[in-house]
Amino acid sequence: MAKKIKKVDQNKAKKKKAIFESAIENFAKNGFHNTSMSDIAKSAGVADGTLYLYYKNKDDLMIKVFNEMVDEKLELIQEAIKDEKNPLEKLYKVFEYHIELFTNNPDYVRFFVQEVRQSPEFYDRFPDFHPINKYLSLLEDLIKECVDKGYMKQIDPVLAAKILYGSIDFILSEWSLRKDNLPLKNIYKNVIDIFHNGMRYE
Amino acid sequence: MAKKIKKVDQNKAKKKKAIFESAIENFAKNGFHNTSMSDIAKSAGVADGTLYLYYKNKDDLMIKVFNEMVDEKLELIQEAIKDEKNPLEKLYKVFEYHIELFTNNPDYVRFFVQEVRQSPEFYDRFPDFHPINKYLSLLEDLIKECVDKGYMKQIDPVLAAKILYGSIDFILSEWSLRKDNLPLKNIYKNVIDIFHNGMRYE
Amino acid sequence: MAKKIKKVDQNKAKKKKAIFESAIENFAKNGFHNTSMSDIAKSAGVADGTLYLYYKNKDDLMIKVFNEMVDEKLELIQEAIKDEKNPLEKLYKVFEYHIELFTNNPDYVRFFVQEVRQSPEFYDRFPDFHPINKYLSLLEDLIKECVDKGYMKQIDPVLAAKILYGSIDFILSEWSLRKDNLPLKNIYKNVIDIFHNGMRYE
Amino acid sequence: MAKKIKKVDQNKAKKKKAIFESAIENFAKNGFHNTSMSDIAKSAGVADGTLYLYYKNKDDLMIKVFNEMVDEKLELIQEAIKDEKNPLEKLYKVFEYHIELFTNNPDYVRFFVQEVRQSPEFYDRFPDFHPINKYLSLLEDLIKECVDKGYMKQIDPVLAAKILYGSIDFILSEWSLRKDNLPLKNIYKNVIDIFHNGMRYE
DNA sequence: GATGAATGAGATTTCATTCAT
DNA sequence: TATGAATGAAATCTCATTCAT
Repeated sequence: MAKKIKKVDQNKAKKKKAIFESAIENFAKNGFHNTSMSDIAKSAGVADGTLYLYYKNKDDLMIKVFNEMVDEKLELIQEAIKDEKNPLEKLYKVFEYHIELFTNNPDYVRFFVQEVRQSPEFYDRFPDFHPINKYLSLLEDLIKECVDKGYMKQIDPVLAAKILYGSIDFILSEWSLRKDNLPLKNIYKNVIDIFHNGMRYE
Repeated sequence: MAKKIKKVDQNKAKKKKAIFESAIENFAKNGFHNTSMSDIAKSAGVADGTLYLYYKNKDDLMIKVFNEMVDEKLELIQEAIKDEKNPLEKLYKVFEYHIELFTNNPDYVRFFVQEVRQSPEFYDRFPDFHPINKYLSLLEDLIKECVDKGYMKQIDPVLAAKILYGSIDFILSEWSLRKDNLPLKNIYKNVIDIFHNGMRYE
Repeated sequence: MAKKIKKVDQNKAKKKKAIFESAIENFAKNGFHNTSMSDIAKSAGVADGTLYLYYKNKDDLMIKVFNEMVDEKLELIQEAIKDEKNPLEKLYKVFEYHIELFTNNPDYVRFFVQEVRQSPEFYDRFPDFHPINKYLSLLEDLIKECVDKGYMKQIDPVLAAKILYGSIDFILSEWSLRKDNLPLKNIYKNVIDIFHNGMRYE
Repeated sequence: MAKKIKKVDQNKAKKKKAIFESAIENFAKNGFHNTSMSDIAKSAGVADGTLYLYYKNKDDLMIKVFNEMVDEKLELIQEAIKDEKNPLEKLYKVFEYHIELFTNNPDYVRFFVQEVRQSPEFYDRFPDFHPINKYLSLLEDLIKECVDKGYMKQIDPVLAAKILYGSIDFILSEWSLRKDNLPLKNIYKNVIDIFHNGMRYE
């Protein structure tokens, strides 16, 4: 009996996972508006109607998939930096890990950088949809710690976080969309150097 | 006779201009997918079918409008910096002007930051659509000059340009979408300071 | 063993009853087309599939429920008039009871007056669905008796029954749909007076 | 030039008329919910999308068609009775004409009697949709005049109008749906007799 | 060239019904 | 028997594009 229930639940979980991944893949490849629910269903190997058993509608599907993906990645990042004590090293590790994660999942990059910037109307309709905010908060906290502990000079953590995020995000985006041949894996060192030591000639 | 032809041509030019501006305005306000050809035609005061006399289809209209808009803004920027000799000052003026332009045209920001990031599939279909590239080239050239003339240390201009662009772009995007209350007008000084002097405690 | 079977049968009967009542309630409140099988199943506390163990399909469920409801009400009416000997009084009591029943179950009125009028195509498909006929027959019989026994002049009972039914039905419908503030409870006296004594000035 | 414009307008008018009549026919035959926009489009010989050039949506189509039909018929009725001075005769002529009109257009009867009784939710959404009210008003006014001028005894015109309307409506409905073989054309005399002189034995 | 009515493919979503468990 | 996840047909509606005038 217990076995039976388990099987059904396994099936449900498998199906949800399939939908989740098909959604990411399709949104990533073609964008939200050029991806139809039918496309996702077909990729996931389920009927169109099945999508609506798991998600209320297309918006809901997109938001849930997005949020879940971000949460998943953030957890990995936080796990990866939890043993590092030095806040500066922590900050740099975040980048290193961020880049590494996306390098290994190019679809995620595309999805992330394309769909995260939705229309104002979208933000108006879904005020809770601010997945980047969590990431920005993480950066802000680390920067604040760096400043407080004397690793950085007095700078506005909110602004600095945006600068850091914007840089990495754009680099990843270009890498993904234009198939840049930048050696992405080692790029974070250059980024860090520019931010930390500035560009000025000494 | 010659006069008549001229008048007709003037009319044509006027009509094309009207379509162009209506398209920008509508795309900017509502995004590509939430703007119908009918919307644009109505704004421009022409019939739906008329759009197709000047542009092959909706994609074509969008790309041409986008590219032309970028060219126009870039020209303004280049005009604004042409008297400055110091490449570093030039670079910073680019930012100042960039921010100023978008501050005065918030709709443009949205259009630019939302629509510029198309799907890979879109780039495959329209390989000529790289409006940002021109801007990045400008930055790269200036950075290279800075390096060459000893204003900056040896850094990769391509990477540095992306970092600068990504930072500003994201800040503008956040400002526009989330109605940030950052004092945008003076922000460029902080950005420049971070990049130029680094974040490290001295 | 016998006991066990009985219990199962009791369960079955209970379940069928639950479905029946949930169906009425839902159809009455929201109409046939705005009630889904799922709605009914949920109200009845059974699974969607269970409905199909007791009814062939949605149409079948509706027709059976409708017919049974009418039969139930008719039985109540017949019970209420069975001690009355005077056919005229009997006729008037039918009305009184009819109005009273619906006044106490406004949802039923809506169901009755809305759904009872089906499309010709529906009647073609389900020739057995003539719930009103039974009611009309009752009226016709009473009118005939009135005529035969000299309580009424020579009129066509079929026509007269339709006139009486149509009047009451429309008044109830208006009362229900437009939330008329007609004092429904006492209205039947006026109706009877008009029919019995006519409208002419004497 | 004038001819040209006329032709286009003629075409539009013809198309609108075709949609109007197809809508009535389909609604009449199958009811609102069992008629799809595609059905109507097909009957009218136009594309699905064309319906939306003339009507905002399915509800709008139904309401506009209904109201227009009622207005048209009411105008005919008012034209037909305008020379009659005696209010009682006027009232009876209304019935005569009402029956005659619908006898000649059985589809109209079905549409009228089926769709007029919509769900309460429908009335809530479209408070302006009370096509019957106009007809009821006409009856009320005539009855009031009859009472005032001594042709009828003191009765409530609102109630009396509903009784008269409900009777005729139901008779027509039965005639239409069940293909009654009642001699519809002369029936109004019997109806009038019952109402005017009552049913009682004298 | 200019028009705008007409088209019809395609998108989202619902829901009666089935069937493996 | 009972379940309820899954199905997929069908409905409404939008809109880029065409073409007769």
